[in-house]
Formats: sequence, C-alpha cells, structure tokens
Amino acid sequence: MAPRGSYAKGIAKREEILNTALDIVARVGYSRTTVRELAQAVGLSQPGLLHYFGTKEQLFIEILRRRDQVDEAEYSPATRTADGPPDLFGGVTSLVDHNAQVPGLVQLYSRFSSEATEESHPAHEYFRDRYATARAGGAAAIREQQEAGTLPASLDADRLAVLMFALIDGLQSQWMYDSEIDMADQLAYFRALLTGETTCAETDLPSAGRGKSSPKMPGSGES
Amino acid sequence: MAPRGSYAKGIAKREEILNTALDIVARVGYSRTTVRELAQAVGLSQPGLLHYFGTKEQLFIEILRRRDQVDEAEYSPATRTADGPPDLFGGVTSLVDHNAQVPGLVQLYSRFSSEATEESHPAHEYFRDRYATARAGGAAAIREQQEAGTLPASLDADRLAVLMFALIDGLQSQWMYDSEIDMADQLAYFRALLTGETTCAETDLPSAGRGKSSPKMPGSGES
DNA sequence: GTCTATATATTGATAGAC
DNA sequence: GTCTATCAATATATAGAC
Repeated sequence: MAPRGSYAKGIAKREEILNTALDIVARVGYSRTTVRELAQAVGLSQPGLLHYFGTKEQLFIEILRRRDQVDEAEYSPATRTADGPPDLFGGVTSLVDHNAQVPGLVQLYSRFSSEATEESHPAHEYFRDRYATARAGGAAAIREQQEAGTLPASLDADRLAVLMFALIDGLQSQWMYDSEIDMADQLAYFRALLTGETTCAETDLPSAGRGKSSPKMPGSGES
Repeated sequence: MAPRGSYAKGIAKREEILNTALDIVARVGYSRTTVRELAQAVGLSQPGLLHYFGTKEQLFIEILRRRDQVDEAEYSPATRTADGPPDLFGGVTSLVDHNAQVPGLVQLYSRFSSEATEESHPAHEYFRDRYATARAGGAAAIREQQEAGTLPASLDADRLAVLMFALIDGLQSQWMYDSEIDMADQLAYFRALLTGETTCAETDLPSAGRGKSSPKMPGSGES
C-alpha cells in the first residue's frame, strides 16, 4: 500500500505534472498547449513527460480526470457527504462561476470533447461515460430534492438531468464567444422556470408587462 | 447583374464545390475531411480548390454559411414569409430532427466552433456573429409569439433565447455520444416546462407520482 | 526515468508552367 | 483556372544511450 522508493517518486511526479498542467491549460487554453510546453514547465523533456502518459491524448484525458476530481469535491451536490438534501442548482451554479475563472479549461473541455466525438478517438469512452454518469447523478440528486420538497415532484428527473447538462455545455459555448453571457444568471432563470415562479396562471395574457429587458443579455442588437 | 463568361462559370463551380462538400462532410464528418478529398470529389486538385477559397478555414466557413442558408430557409420560424406568428419550438424541433440525419455536419459545427474559440481564429467572428444573430432572432420570435398569445407573456424573451440555443448545442453534444438521446423529445419537455403544463400548484408535494421513468433516457444505470 | 536525436506523418500553402 | 511539384511547419512518437 505504501509505495516505496522510485515508485512513490513516479506517483509524485505524475501528480506534479497533472497539477501543473491544470494551471497552465487554465491560463493558455488547449490550442497553445503542446506536450513540449507542459514538459518544460515541470522540468522534463517532451519524451520524458510522455513516459508517464504514453500519448498526448492519454495525458489530456488524465488532466480532465484530475479536473473532474477536484471539481466534484467542490461542487457536486450529488456526491457530497450527506447531511441534508443535495442542491443541484447551487452546485452547478458555483461550478459555472468557477469555470468562468478558468477559461482555458473550458476550452480544453470543449475542444477535446468535440474531437473525441469520433468513436475511434482515445477519449471517446471517457466522454461517453462522463455524460452518462453526470446524467445519472443529476437525476438522482433531483429525485432526492423532490423527496425533500426542494424541487417540484412533477418534474421528470431524467429529462431534467439531460436538459441541465445540455444547458451547462451550451451556455459555456456561448460564453466563450461573449463573456457578457451570465451563465449563473441564466441558470437561475432556468430554475425559476421550473418552480413556476412567473409562469403560472398567465399563459395567455397577450403582451402584458413587456419591455422589461433583462440585464446582461448582449447581442440583441444585430441583424 | 447577369454574370457572363468565365465569371459565371466560377460562380457555378463554387456552388458545386460547396454543395458537394456539404454532402461529403455530412457523411464522413470534419476530422476526416481534408481539402484534398473535397477537391478530388469535384474533380479538382487541392490547389485548384483552394484557388476558390484561399485557405482551408475560409472554405469551411463558407460551407457553414451555405448550410445556414439552406437550414434557415427550411427551419427558421423567425425568417419565414409572415402570415401568422412564428413557431420557434416547431422550427427548432424540425431543425434538430434534420440534424440527426446529418451527423457529420453536427460534428463539423461542434469542432469548428470549439476551435474558433480562440480570438485569432479566422472563424471566430463568424461564430460570434452567428450566436448573436440567432439570439436576437430567437428573442424576436418569442416576443411575436407572446403578442400572438402562443407563448406566455411572462417569459423573459432575451433570457429564453439564450437558453434555447444553449440547449440545442448541448443536446447535440450529448447526442453525439449517445444517439439514444432524443433531442426533439427533450425540447418538447422544455417547452412543456415553459407553459407550466406540469409545474403549477404542486411545488411542494413531496414524492407524489414518482417512479415514472421517462422513455429514451439512457445512461441512468451507471456509477 | 530521463535524455538526445530523429523518424514520421499530415496536410495546408505556394511557385510557376500551361 | 487549373495543374504538377514541392515546401514548410508542426508536433507526436520512437530508438537507443546513460
């Protein structure tokens, strides 16, 4: 169990590499992050680094896994040490707020996931599983909240989980092209829709209370 | 106005190239589509094709523009020749149904848009504008529907437009990893949430009517 | 485990003839 | 407008020494 000698050193070096890589990618993004650069940052040659991960793709999969690990500990309501019901929207909102601080990681995720779309891509399975796990965890959290009464029982947990993660991905895409997009605000609005805060009992009142333009909604003035 | 001689031929060739490219990409996706391949498909050499577009990026921007053009004519409720109010959800639903038939184009869009995230990328502006235009058009359609009474007046058109297009992008991401994801079904559910079909007046009924698992929701059985 | 050096492979871009 | 031929620019992957 307690790794000894050079084995422990290898583990430690791996850790160092992943942590450093996370920092670098968060800043400079995926496009400009080459294996060579990451190697340099931890005092290794390019083949020296690849020694630990085999290929570039494996390296980046590990970087993403590490990120998941860190984020999950911080933001996943579904996994936290249970005392009350989870808070899916709270967790997701802190997550997107955090992500807005690490644009490079958002880009890495976006680029890598779109590349790994191809079934032959080494990271394909990683993303497939990640989505499935996220949906399952999200749906479970929703059900718990429904039982606890913090979300309407009428909601379809499975469908809502799909919508939820679709929304996160999609908001990030728009945000990358326009940082004025307020992801947390949008999620809050989505949440409000779910709990029927403004929807009920006015379904066909034509044009009442219009002209209230929402804050932080850019890009409405184009052709 | 009426182009004559070799100029007309050039235009025609461009058309042919774009149409053929659309077909090919729809089938094989972006990753495996090289300029050389597209050239071959229209009986040109690689430099011969690039003669029309300059660079690979410009070529793909044009391919996407052409796609937009075709899709807009077919599916955009905001642009159709007005007789009644638009039907945003209807249009968007037919669009995602159509997209499910052309996986390669969905992949092209996804990959290219994640690459063009970088501000220096030649396609950056294209995507930025596209998002902005889509949001503006979506919001306008929503307002029209609100005035016509086909959507609740209480909805925030600007925010809803952001959510709408985020949802489309995000659903496609998930769909690319799991074709069991039913994008149209998810959109229908989202729409139902908006009109308060199942939400109102039961916000804190704890665990009533559970266990109704939704159809076509894969990936709920994982760790 | 780590390095140096090099192979390899794409594939987009360019020069210049026809 | 279109071709042939060639260049060039990356980076990743690998061989083999230490």
